[in-house]
Formats: sequence, C-alpha cells, structure tokens
Amino acid sequence: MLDLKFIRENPDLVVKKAKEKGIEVNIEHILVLDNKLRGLDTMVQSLREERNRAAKEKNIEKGKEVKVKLEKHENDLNAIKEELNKYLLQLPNPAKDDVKFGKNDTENEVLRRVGEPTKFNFAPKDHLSLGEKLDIIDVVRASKISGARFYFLKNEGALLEFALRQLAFDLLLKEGFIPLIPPVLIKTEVMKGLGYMENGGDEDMYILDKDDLVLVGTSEQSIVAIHKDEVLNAKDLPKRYVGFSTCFRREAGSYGKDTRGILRAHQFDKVEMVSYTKQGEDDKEHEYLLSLEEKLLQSLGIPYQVVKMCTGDLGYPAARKYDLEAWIPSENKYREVTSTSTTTDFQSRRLNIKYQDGNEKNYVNILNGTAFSTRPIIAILENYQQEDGSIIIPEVLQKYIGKEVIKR
RNA sequence: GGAGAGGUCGCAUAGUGGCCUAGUGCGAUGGUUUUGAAAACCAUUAAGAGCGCAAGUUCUUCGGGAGUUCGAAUCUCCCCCUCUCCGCCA
Repeated sequence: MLDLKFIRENPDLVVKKAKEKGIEVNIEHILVLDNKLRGLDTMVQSLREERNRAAKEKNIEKGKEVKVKLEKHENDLNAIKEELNKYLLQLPNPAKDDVKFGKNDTENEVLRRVGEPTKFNFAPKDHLSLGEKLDIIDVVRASKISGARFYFLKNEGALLEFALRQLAFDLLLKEGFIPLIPPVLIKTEVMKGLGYMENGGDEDMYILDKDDLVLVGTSEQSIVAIHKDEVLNAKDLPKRYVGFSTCFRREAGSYGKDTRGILRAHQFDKVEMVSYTKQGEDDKEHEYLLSLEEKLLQSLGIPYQVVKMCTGDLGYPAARKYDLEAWIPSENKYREVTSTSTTTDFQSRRLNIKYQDGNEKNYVNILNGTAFSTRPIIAILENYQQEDGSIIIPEVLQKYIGKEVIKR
C-alpha cells in the first residue's frame, strides 16, 4: 500500500512506476475519489459535531434532525472510502531506481556466476531418475494417495531435507536470527489484509471454507504478519526471524509446467528469513540477506548465478528482488532455488507495523528471503551424481546424515 | 465439543444510558530539589484523520462488526480472543 499523500503529490510517478511493472493504473479516478472523500469527510465531521452538541444539551428534536442527515452522508462516505481503498490496494510497490526496466523474465539481469557448471564424463541423469533408483524419492505412490505434484522423500532423501534445514539454522542462529515455527493456517481475513489474495492470488491458495482459513503458500505470510498493529522499539531493529514451515500451493495455471519430479509441488518445506529494519535501511539488509543465501549455496558447493529481477518480473509488493539459480545439469541450465525481496514499507503500511525512534515514529521496512527449500535437494542430487547412480553427500551435510555417499 | 468467567489508555484497575472531554495507581519521559543518586514534589503520558499559513480546532477509536437511542465503554445480536472446569488428544 502506498501513502495517499505521496500519491496526491506524485501522481505521475506512481503511474510511471506501475507501468514499468506492466500494470495500468487509473490515477485520475483515485484523485477524484480522494477529493470527494475529503469534502464529504469534512461535512460528516461537522454534522457529528452538531450531533454531539445536541446530545450534550439534551436537545432531542435537534438530535433527531441531525441523525437523519448524518445517516445519509455517512453511507456515502463509507461507500467512497471503500472504493478508494479498493483502488489503493491495487497499486503496486514501485521498483527501486536501481532496478532495470524490462517486460518479463527474459530481461532479468544476471549479476554474477559462482562456480563452473558441473562437468561429467557420462550422461547425467535428472533428479527423479536418480532419486527413484536410490529409493529416496517416490512420486508414484504419492500420486496414488494425493494426486499429481506430491512426493514422498524417503530414506536419505528425508534426511537430506533435515540436514539442509539444520545447516541453515546453524548459520542463522549464529547471525542472531530468532527461530520460529509459524502457523501454516491463516484466517482468510488476515490473508486478504496481507494482500496475497488479490490479482488472482487466491487461485494459488488452498482455502478451507468451513473454517475460514487459508493454507500458507510460504511462511513469510505468517512471519511478516507477526507484528501486525504493533510499534517496535528502534533499539530492537533490525529484527530478524528464521522460520521453518511446510508451504502449500495449488499451482493453478501451471498445468504441464515442470511436472517431472519435485521441482514444483503442491506441498514443500522451506526455511524462510524475514527482517524488519528502520526506514531506509532495507538496501543494506537486502544485500545482507543475499550474502547469507550465497554463503549457504557456496557451502554446498553448488554452481549458481545471481539474477536481479527486472521491473516486469517483480510482482506487486517487491521493490527489488534477487533470485539465486542453481545449475541443473539434466536441463543444462540454471533454475531458481532461493530468492530475496525488499518490500520497503509497502507491507508494513498494510499491516500497520511501525517503530519508535526517540520521538519519531515510522513504518518499518520488511524484507524476506529463502534460506533453503526442498529445491536445493534437486541441485545436490544432480550435481553430486556419480556414474553408477550414487550420490556423494556435500561435505557440510555429512555430519547431519552420518554418511558420505547415498548408494544402493 | 460442553459449562462458566472475562477483554477498558504501556501495565493494573474503576466505570451498568447524559456529571466519561474515560477516573485512580504503577511505569515511562521532562523538570524542581540534590555534590551525585534515591525519595519527594510538579508537569506530560495514545493513535489515526479532516479543516487551518499558524496558534489551534473538530472527528474517530473502550477486542472486532452490526443494531437500538436525541445520546452507548455501559443495552441487543453476531464474530474473535483469553482464562477456569469437564471431555478428548500428539
């Protein structure tokens, strides 16, 4: 959500920035509504003043008269407020100035590559063939009981996930992150407030009508909302959380896309980082979160590239976003495994999260980033595969799993 | 799931239709006093919004929403949350 005053003063900029993200905005309508609203608001206020005065004087006749007038104008006011709000919620967060303009993901910017694409003197297999042969991934039985896009992680497959999670927590706890296991069901009303259900977002969510709850698509959703309607102390910032949870996505609209293996599933696990910082300190924090993500991938010894999203690929709340893409030998290309975004004060306005610094009060900046998800397992299996189909376990993970090789 | 009790300013509590412009205590902040501190005393003690150059002024908010009323913290209805007991259960 953007500041209404800012919109009033910089309407052209708001339009231009939205356009860069590929979103058309009817700013005229917003300004007209805003203008109407303020006129009406003033009128309603003075009518209320009259009502209050009549009540104090116990002037019943006068009170009755004012009540009728007030009712009508209050209804109008509420209607306009609601409409204006609807439009305001549709405005995207403007991209930061350092973000390059681009229409879609083909125009994203590769910032750097770390490590060389893994070379094999045999034809590398994909993660699913490897996983099935080693009996660590089972999608056939999963589909029997849950349908397409579900999987069992089994044996060392399950242990690999635990190991990745522990590796991430070990690093982030050292960095002072607060560990968190969040709820994965959120009230529909709160999810709407978060803004994840707009623009078709609800199509990608599992909604439990009977209980008015929604399954989270990422624990970012519950972690970001943890301080809803709170004023934080500036002393405690930056405040950093690391949460672990299962994530649920309907993947509507991705039929036939990435159907093989565990790359795109309805359910997966993720270790998520969320930072709250003071206004204007998000750039520094963003680089910090990125550096942590790189450190984790580097410690696994997986070749990757850092990609900076162009304006057209940013999405609504992000002002800047980096993806880390790991080298996937079977596809002969890099694929997204983790990412990090700054939402500046876009989310904190919606959620009403502020901080107090002396006499000053301001909205916090909120950032998020993936430490690990299930996806890096794909990169590990494929990059560490041997000719006989066995997998060497990355050295940093060996202590968690208690062996060096996965073989049958 | 059943029965009951609650939710008021940072915290604790008072408030059962107009004297609430929400009282009191604690805490916090500033000041006076003091060599310094404590104590004492004095003052301040929320957020959001509108109008106004400003001083200021008005409105909204007593868990949330809807209603009754000239007038609601107070009455009615719905919802949320917390606590106690029972039942069930990792």
